[in-house]
Order: sequence, then structure tokens, then C-alpha cells
Amino acid sequence: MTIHLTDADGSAVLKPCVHDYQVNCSNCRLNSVCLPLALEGDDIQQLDDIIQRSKPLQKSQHLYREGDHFQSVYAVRSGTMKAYKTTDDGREQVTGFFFPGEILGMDGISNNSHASSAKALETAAVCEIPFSSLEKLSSMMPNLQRHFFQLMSREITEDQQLITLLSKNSADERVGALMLSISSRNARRQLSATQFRLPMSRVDIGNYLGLTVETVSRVFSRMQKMEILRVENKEIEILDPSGLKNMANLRN
Amino acid sequence: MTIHLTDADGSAVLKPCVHDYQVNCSNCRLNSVCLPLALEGDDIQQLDDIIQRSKPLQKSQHLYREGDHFQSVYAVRSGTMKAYKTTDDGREQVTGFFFPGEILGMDGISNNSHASSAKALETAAVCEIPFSSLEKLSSMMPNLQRHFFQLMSREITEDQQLITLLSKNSADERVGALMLSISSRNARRQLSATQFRLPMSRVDIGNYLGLTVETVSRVFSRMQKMEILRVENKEIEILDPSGLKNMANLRN
DNA sequence: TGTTTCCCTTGATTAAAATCAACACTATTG
DNA sequence: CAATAGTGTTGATTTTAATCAAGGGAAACA
Repeated sequence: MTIHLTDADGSAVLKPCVHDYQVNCSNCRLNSVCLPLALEGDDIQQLDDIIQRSKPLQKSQHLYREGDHFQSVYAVRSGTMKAYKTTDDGREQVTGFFFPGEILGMDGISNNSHASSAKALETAAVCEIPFSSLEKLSSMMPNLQRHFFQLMSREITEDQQLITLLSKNSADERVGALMLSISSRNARRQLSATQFRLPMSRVDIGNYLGLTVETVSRVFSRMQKMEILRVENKEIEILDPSGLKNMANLRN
Repeated sequence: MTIHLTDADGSAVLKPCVHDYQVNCSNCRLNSVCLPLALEGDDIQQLDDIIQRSKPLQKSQHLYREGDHFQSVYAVRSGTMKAYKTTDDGREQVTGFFFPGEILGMDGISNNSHASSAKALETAAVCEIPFSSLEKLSSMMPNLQRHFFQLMSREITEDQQLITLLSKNSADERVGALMLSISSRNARRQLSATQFRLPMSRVDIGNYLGLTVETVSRVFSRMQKMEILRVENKEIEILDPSGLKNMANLRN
């Protein structure tokens, strides 16, 4: 899919749509932050061959649900996904937000069944990576095997980071840490580290950080008053990055 | 190392010491719950060949420290290990307890440096599995590769379980869930599911569950009064398993 | 384009666990 | 064996965030 646009100066240009599902790993602008990161040349092509791209998910559409048979892991190409579990008493625990270039679904490997559900927070496109193919390819490409081990290990350390946050930090610190995390993940993709639109609701933020909506809202108000953030609905501007790091209780 | 014992009836017997470091995977009584689980015959031998066994760790001795160069993952053979991180402001976050047959150190893969520290809670023996050898072996043995992916994935789902516990559950529920977890891990190793000695202190429990020592102590007192547990220092007896599951807010 | 639903904010009150404090018990060590 | 550091328990008070309550605003949709 390509769409015809007219440039500012009126000339016709051809741009790939952000949700384009005909791209391949070699020309994907995320290949420096995504799975191909560890590979080069022909190896990328081989990885590309096992990857399936389908039409974009609409907002709130599920990619998979808790308990579904596990078959693939997924790389986010555009949009944002959230992963969550539903507790026995019906409440929702958000276990992660996934931005372009990030991999989700790895929690399904252990039991051959997804341990969490994944839904799109906005229109999103994903690359599906069938796990059995990935396993075979990993056996043949040491770099890929290594990289995938590293990706899973990264997920472990990030979860442990969240555990520490939930266990030891105040509401202010939790929200601050999330804002900084989103900021740095934006920077990784060459987007602004100081201005962005939150793809998730306050409820989602609360369910991720172990806080109620009301508390999240109050923290934003407080940070706004302190001139650390400018908050306008989902638009966030970080006015005082070092003050924010301070508030998040992270070394500056 | 083998030690000579006299049996109850007075006859001399030969038993391997629990901290014995001359055992190999084939005759290790943990091989049905540990890494070799996925392997058979000659493959176990090959795994065995890369594993290094060294002399037991004494109580409170470190296996590795946060920031150490990552080289190996470890399987607990006897005793109990705890993994923990130190927060910027010097507090300790326990990220896991590891019983015999369980693997620790996988959080070091992502950065080639350990993301947490590991120390022995009591005299403990571990098997060291050099990661580069494990990688090579994994490339050649699909079952091993698969099993290791599954182990990492299991660590992810367990961390997410803890995230949910910290985020959504009360002090009673958290302590209850930990008691049930220890109980079922004991059962897996053919030990009593209802009577055991806690290898960790109340402080460790608090640091794992995001609670203070005082709160942990009060929860134990409460459960004792309700005749759900019998608590005598570190000795625990589960008197009412279904009441405990109830208290932990898990389906019964 | 109106209307309904969801989302967000703010205020008042309550509940749960942290903190502060004191003391008993255990285990370690000189 | 006494001294002491560490570990665990219990009580009183404080703090933080949850809960309850209400209303405003955005956005989805019919």
C-alpha cells in the first residue's frame, strides 16, 4: 500500500504509509531497534521470509488473549499495544506497553499458551514472527539466538524494574518513572523526548503502576503546578527533565 | 564426596551428601525438575560436560553481585538463594528466592552484566552453567534451546505474577501467596507441602513482597490466630490449606 | 449534530500499611 | 558464659493512597 500525497510545495510525492504492511525488514525504518538489529545482509532476508504482516489492528482490537494457544511473538511496527492480565476478581493488571520496534508475546513460550492478553491502544500494525520458525532460524544463526535470549532477558530486567517501582516507590515516583521511560523510548526512535502524546488512558496508567485513576490524575496536577510537566489531556510536555528525574527518584 | 552414615537400624549405609559436588546430571535427584528435564541419554552427558560444580557457598556468601560481568547462569543444587537489587537510595528489593532445581542469573544475559546480586540464605551448592557453552549446545540441541526459552519465559510470567501481587493485593494476600508458592515448590521436590522451614528472614519476605517487617509479622500473627498457619519462628505449618488459598485470594 | 458514554479532575473521608517506639527472644562471638 | 548484635513481635500514631462522591469535558456514534 502506498498513498499519494501532495507536498507542502504542491509537488506530488510518494510516501509509505506508517501502517504499510508491504514493507520488509531490510527497508523498515525500525530495523536498527527491532529484531534484525543483530543481523546483516542475507540473514535479514531469511528472517524477513518467516515474518508475516497482516492488516493493521483497530483501536481496542485484540492481538491475542490470555489462554490462547501460543504460536508467535510479535513486533510492533506502528501504534501502541498494551499487555494485560485479568485477576481472579476481575480487575485488570497492565503488564506492559509496547511501542514500535518492541517485541511482545514472549510470556507465552513457557506454557505454549499466552499468559496475558494484548490489545491495540490505537490503530497499530504488527509483524508476526512464528515461534517455531524463529527457533529453527535461531539454531542456524547464532547472532539471532543470542539476540533473542537478550530480548527475553531484557524483558526480565524490565519486569524487575517495575517490581521495584511498585514495591518501593510513591505515586509521584511511579508516574515520573513512566514518563521518563516513554520519553527515552521515543528518543530511541528519533522522536521528541520532551513532547509526546500518551497513547494510553489514565486508567491504563493506574493499572500499570498499581494506582487508582484519581491518584494518577492528582500526580499530573501536582507536576503541572510544580512546572515539571505541562499536561493537556494526553499531550505531555516535559518542562523540567532534571526535576522529573529527581521526582522519579532516579539519579540525575 | 560421600559420607558414611549409620541407618536407624544400625546398619552402615552410603548416602551422597546434599551439598556433594561430585554428582552429575544423570544421577542428580533433581534432574526431573532442572535443566536436564528436556533431555535424555547422551544429550544429558553433553550438558553435564559443560557444567561446573564448585564447593558450597556459606550462608550470606555472594554468588555474584549486581554489575558483575555476566558469564554463567546457575542451577541451585541444595540450599536456597535470594536475588536482590539495591535501589538508588540504598534499600533492598528482593527479586526472587531460588530453591533446588531452579535457575538464576538469566537477568544478566541482556547486558552481559548481572542486573541483580545473588546470595546464599543458608549453606547452598550451585551448578554453574557457562552461558557461551550453553548457547553452543542450544544451537545443536533443539530440545535444550526450547527448554531454555521456556525457562526464561517462565521467569517472565512469574515476575508478572509478582507485579500483579504487588499492584493489586493486600498484605495478607501477598504473604499468603508466598506461603503457597513455597509450599508448591516443596511439593515439586517431593517435600512436604504443609510443613517447612522458611530459609529467609521476615525482612527478606518484606523486601520481596513490598511490605515492612512489622506488617509481615502482624500478618503471621493474624494467620496464626485464625488457625490457618502455625508459625514458630521460621517453622511453618499450613493448618488450613483451603483457608490459606482463600486468604491469598486464589481460586480454591 | 445531538446525545450518550467514557474519561478526567477535584474534594472529602476512610482504610491500610508505614513509621516510630519499646521490648523479648535468638544466635553469634569474644 | 556473658555481652551484643541481630531478629521478631506488638502497640500507638501518622501518612499515603484508596474510596466515595460529584461534576465537567472529550469523543464516539446514531
